[in-house]
Amino acid sequence: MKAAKRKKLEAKGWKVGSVEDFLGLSPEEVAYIELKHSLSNSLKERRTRKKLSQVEVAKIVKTSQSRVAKMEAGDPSVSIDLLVKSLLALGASPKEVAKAIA
Amino acid sequence: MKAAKRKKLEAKGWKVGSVEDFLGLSPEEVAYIELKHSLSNSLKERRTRKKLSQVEVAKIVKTSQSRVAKMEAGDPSVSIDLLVKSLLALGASPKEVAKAIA
DNA sequence: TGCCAATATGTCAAATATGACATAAACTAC
DNA sequence: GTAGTTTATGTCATATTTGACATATTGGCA
Repeated sequence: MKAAKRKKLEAKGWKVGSVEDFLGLSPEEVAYIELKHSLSNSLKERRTRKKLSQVEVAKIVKTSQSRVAKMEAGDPSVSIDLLVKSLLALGASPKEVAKAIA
Repeated sequence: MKAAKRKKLEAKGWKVGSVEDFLGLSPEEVAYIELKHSLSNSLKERRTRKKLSQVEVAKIVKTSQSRVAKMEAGDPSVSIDLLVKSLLALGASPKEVAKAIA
């Protein structure tokens, strides 16, 4: 990887070394990423199923469209907390959140 | 509730009005609290099952004993993020995290 | 009782997440 | 094409979370 690209990715919050050497990720790092990815997908699925725009979801969740986009993209700047709160705000039950994770 | 007690609780991060009027909590607030409580319990159970002290868990999770205590107590200052990361660090799989939530 | 390990509580500076905003890019329909 | 809508990306001041520390409280046990 070229230094410039690495720098750009690191600026975005990714741990470049560990992503590049994917097989070298600790099991819990992998698990954390997977878990977050599952929640992101679940959120996007819920939104599209309801035929809502990101702007509409942002209103419901009391955040901004850009943050909704980042949530769905699994951006490293968004926490599991926010993903879970958003799912709940969209009407998901804890059981459904659990289902999304597993 | 006396003003002094209310103030103390609010200083700790609790929304006093909504806790006091428990039945008036929005469903998603209730769900969020339940979910967090489930994770707290799961964490404590894992720790005690392994016969670890909070200090030992703190080492594993790379945090402090006081934060572990707060996690187990479901303190409002701890995020779902930290609870999940801690569970994963203690060897839980995403599936097991999901089971804890549901 | 006193001693010791474990757990709980309070505080705070530093780290991280957040909403908001601007703006860019992608998509549709005309 | 281009006008309108949706989604993505970048940035930043503010808010929240964090680890660490001190200290208090609890729970045995000799």
